[in-house]
Amino acid sequence: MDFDNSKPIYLQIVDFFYEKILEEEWKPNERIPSVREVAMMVEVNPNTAIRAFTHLQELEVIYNKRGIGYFVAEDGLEAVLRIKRKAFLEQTLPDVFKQMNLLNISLEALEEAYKRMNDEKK
Amino acid sequence: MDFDNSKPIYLQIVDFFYEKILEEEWKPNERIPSVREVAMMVEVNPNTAIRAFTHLQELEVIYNKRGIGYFVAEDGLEAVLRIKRKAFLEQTLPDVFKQMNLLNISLEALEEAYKRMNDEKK
Amino acid sequence: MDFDNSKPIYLQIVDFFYEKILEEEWKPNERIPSVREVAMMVEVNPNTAIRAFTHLQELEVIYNKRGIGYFVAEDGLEAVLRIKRKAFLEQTLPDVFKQMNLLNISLEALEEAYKRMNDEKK
Amino acid sequence: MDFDNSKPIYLQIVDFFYEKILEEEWKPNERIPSVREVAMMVEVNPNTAIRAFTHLQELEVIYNKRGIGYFVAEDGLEAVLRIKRKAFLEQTLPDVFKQMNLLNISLEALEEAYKRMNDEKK
DNA sequence: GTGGTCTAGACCACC
DNA sequence: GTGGTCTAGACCACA
Repeated sequence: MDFDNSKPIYLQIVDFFYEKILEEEWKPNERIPSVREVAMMVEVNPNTAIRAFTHLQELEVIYNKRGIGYFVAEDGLEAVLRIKRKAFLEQTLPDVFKQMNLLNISLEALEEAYKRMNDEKK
Repeated sequence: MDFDNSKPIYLQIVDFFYEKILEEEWKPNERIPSVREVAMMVEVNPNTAIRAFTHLQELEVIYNKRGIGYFVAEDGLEAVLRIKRKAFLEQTLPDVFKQMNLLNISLEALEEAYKRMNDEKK
Repeated sequence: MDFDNSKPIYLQIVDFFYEKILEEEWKPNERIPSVREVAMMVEVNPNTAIRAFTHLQELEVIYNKRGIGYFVAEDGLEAVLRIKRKAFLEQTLPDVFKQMNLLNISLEALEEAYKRMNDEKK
Repeated sequence: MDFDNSKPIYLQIVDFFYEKILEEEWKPNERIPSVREVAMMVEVNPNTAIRAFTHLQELEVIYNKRGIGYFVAEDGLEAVLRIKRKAFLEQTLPDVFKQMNLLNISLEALEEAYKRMNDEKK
């Protein structure tokens, strides 16, 4: 995993977890890799990995069974959707629109970019 | 001015400058407020204001006349447009589109939000 | 049995045993359920159940007959009363009183809560 | 400061902060000692102190001004009262009452202990 | 000066 | 085996 300098590593691990859950690769009540496994997987110190786990536990996205490991919460998928949607609608979008106005970028140009990106993916 | 905890204050001041220039409130070769004035205006430590000025000078958006003050660069408006457009197209947009896919938000929903926001503004 | 995350599971099993003995459901010199039975009953790893048994044996609340099982000690009820009373008077109560002072909760409020709880039970 | 082995040190620091706020030694919007000062004061590693600060910030009891320090939240006192009262009423009290019933300790005995403690204090 | 992040490594409780 | 806590020390961004 390659990290971006713009954000703490532990938050990038959190994002990585979010993706796994949103893509339903990790399902509710399923055990997720252990702290040590994640630390090795993404090549960071276990302490850094723990921060990501703890953070997600506070947000009730995952929970812990003592001595066994971490699990996706029963309503973990919903929790993630709620958190990300909120952030997207209240922070990302207003900022994007504000910039579009300032930079004189039209809605049409944006649509075009969207379609082009989707085409490239194929 | 109220600051957002997610971003360094000096960068938020930089954004404030960008807006002034993009809205052509501050025109090329015009003098802009002094470091002290800005510091008082937005209620920050002068050191923090200086960082914003220095940052913009490095990007050649503003320049300095010793003993007189800071001025918007001859091609300051173009510089800002270039910088912001690049950031928007290469970083903001791809991220937005990725999130739309993950969160199952359609292009139509986005257009709607855009129009709603523009209506509210009026 | 549902466990509280704030306390080790084996100690919660110990508390469960204390209740059985205090309520005289398990009487002195009577055989108590086996490690395996307890483990199944409360759905934990047998190792965890063993810890509870060992802990109680060290406190001389229960004793073991090899090949037969565990039994409540002759003076098991007294032992439990002694242990719990001591803990209650020396640790629980002082802490409760300290909190009452800090939180401005009067003795009367506490009495009321006590009576309300007893009423609810009926 | 002397720590108790029954609880993580960082949570004992949290409790220490709670007391300061409840006793109104630290008032809303007032700056509290820096991470390093606290670390020295209670003789722990700064990292351990940071945990306490971070924990309290998540609970919105304190907030942070970048580069300046931590401050008691505007409604920090209320937040603490809410948190502690809730814990006391929902966890401590039921447990205390349950033990009183099991140990055959009467309400009168408790009142007596309360008065005795208050007398000793004088 | 402030706090924030990260690493390395140790020790422990628990399952 | 699991996670949780703590220390020591480094480096960095920010005000």
